[in-house]
Amino acid sequence: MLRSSSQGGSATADEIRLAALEQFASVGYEATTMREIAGNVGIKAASLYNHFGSKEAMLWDLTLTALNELTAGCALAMSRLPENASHGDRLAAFVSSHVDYHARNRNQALVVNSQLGSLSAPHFRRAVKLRASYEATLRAIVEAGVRDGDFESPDIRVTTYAILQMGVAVSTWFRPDGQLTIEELCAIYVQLAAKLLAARSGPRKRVG
Amino acid sequence: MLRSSSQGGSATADEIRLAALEQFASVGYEATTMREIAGNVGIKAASLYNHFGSKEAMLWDLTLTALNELTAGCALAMSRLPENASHGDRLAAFVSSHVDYHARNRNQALVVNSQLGSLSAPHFRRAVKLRASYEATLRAIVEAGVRDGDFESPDIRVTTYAILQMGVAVSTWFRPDGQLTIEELCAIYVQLAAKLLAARSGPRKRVG
DNA sequence: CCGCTAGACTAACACGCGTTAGTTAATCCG
DNA sequence: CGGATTAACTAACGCGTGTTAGTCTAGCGG
Repeated sequence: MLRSSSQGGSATADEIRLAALEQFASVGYEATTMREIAGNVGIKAASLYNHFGSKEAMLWDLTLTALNELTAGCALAMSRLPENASHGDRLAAFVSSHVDYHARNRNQALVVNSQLGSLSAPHFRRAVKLRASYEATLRAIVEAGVRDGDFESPDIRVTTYAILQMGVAVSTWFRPDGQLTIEELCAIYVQLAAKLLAARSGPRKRVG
Repeated sequence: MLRSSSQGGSATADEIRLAALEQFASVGYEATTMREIAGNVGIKAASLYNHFGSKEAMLWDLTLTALNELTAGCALAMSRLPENASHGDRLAAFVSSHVDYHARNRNQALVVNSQLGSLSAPHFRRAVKLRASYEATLRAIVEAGVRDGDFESPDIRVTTYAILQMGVAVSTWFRPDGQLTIEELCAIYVQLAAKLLAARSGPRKRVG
């Protein structure tokens, strides 16, 4: 029986995804064994192969889903903006969706941000491309704001990375039972990003 | 240069450190084999044990050295400040030394920031403690500045993490043969950190 | 000049890894 | 009802891992 490369959508497959994700996020892909994943699902290692073609296929499945959800969330946030939204509004929408994702999906974020190197070369390339296009979204917002004088930055590329990275870090320390709600967290990062890009004279009035 | 461990100080030991560091940083501790490290040094795997007691001992040696150098660099920068340095000066000194280290020692930084989990439990705890005390240095600077009204922040802890993390990210993308010199890079991050903490009214005049 | 040590070597061990093969029990569809 | 399919199982394979044991040799101190 040929094993298809498109993976299953059964309940067991989802349990496997969950178990693999937790293990990959907490100890890393290389340190995770198929027997551990299977054990946390309540089955034997060989049974995993009824749902995924290989260990790497699990990582790829999780990576792709995570990257797709991240960019989808971002696209949704941008699409909800009014036509005449300011650069500051666009920045706030992006940062809020970025931080929201990294707070709600900590394990997915951890995998995407530190296990990509364990993917096969073709999968790795695809993942890097997806991430680059996501990053380009923010960079475009920053560039437009700087061009119109609403933002000011000593270096656009570096500032873009800084904003992305401070949001990514949320996945390493945020705990949902801590002192901050996700809404508060997003609001804080929106303020931080706005300050990072603040122009001396404040944002220009729109002449729409 | 700090020699951190009870392990050897011979030239071969240093070659091993270098090879292990590169491999740990680029593919991760778990994915690195003793035979690879040995091969990159030009010896056989068994010979590594003339210099290090185990694979984990190598990781610990590298981790401890990196953390010690990072905090030593920070301490040196702070000690060079004049007695009456402003909060902004202290922040700039910290950020500059932080970014400088992460640009100059990218592999060490990568290991410290994503391979700690492969340490034995006692070593892991010591590493986390060291890193926490380093982070506390920055938090103290931020707290003092906020208390005196020189800084303004929606959340001190989050802002501290943000500053640390945007500097840490330098180790993932900076290339010394790129467009930015390390001095320029440090200057950019000093500006970014200052903007992140800028008070609406600007820093107060000192009444020394 | 000789013995000792440092540090390289070869050989091998025990173990755990991802994965495959083959089997069996339950479930679905005609 | 009955054949096909799904998904679990046991058993095992081949390989690579970190590590140890034991050996050999170059170089240094007495």
